[in-house]
Amino acid sequence: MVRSGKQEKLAVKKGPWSSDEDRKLIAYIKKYGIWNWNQMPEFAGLSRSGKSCRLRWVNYLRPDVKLGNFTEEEDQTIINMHANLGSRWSAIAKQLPGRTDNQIKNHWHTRLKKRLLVKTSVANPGAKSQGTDDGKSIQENSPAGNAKEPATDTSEVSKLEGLLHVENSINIPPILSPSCGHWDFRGSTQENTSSTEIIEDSDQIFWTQPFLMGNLSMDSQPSAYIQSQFDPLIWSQEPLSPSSSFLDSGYCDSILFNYSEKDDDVSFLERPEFQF
DNA sequence: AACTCCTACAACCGCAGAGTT
DNA sequence: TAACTCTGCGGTTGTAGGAGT
Repeated sequence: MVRSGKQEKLAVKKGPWSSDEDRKLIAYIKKYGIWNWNQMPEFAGLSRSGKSCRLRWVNYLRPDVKLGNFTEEEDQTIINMHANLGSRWSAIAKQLPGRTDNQIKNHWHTRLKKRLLVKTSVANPGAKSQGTDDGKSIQENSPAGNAKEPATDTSEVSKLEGLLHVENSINIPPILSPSCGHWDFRGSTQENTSSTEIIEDSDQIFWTQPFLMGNLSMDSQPSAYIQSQFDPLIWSQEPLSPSSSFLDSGYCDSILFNYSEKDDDVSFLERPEFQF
């Protein structure tokens, strides 16, 4: 594809996102949807790479992202699915509405793997707990252990994990659709939605992206279902070329205003007046 | 109080695959 | 079919903050 050679790279900012950057990204996406991650930062007034914007949105700002501690049930699901699928985090994330692959990956590496290893050593007292990347357990069992240079015998880890392959598992629904974390615009969060409901819903709505708006730029015809979720005015807007700054929009101003009120809390976006 | 160590998680990087021309 | 862009994925790194000494 021949794309506009608009890849001139301004100084791209890296590192943690500021609340101001978050506000800009949220406001822009709420207004125009997702149409092109690479060009979006420029229109949104962000000195970030498209990749960075996407990551920030997908892993943190997206309204259906569930922040906070993992439940025991979620932990079990991750453990079970990891035993079956390995480190296919995106596939695992599809079974955990509201959780992102990045969250799950981090959670696995920082907590679940350790928990598994502890359980294993309890169940198999003979098994040495070396060969983990768990600095703490290494130290506990080997005073000379160096947490900064954890053992990296992943095959040993895999063996141990295999031991735990779970027979009492909760049911793992089949992966029926790539509808990871679709955004329920009707206002209810996925926390209130069972896996079954999600799968059924996914079959109907077919989308694979949390933001349908982005598909507009691909000449896709919105389904009746999707259309019913949006204000026709929004649908009729041209998402590709925001001719004026989004900051001129009263709509976005109100988003920014409310966001300021709440500092980093974006939960206000769930309020009815901010639903499309 | 000051320092070091450790944990948890946000963010980055490189790569692969899909889509478009 | 080649060339190019965009997106998504998995591995890895950086760092803030808490715990321990």
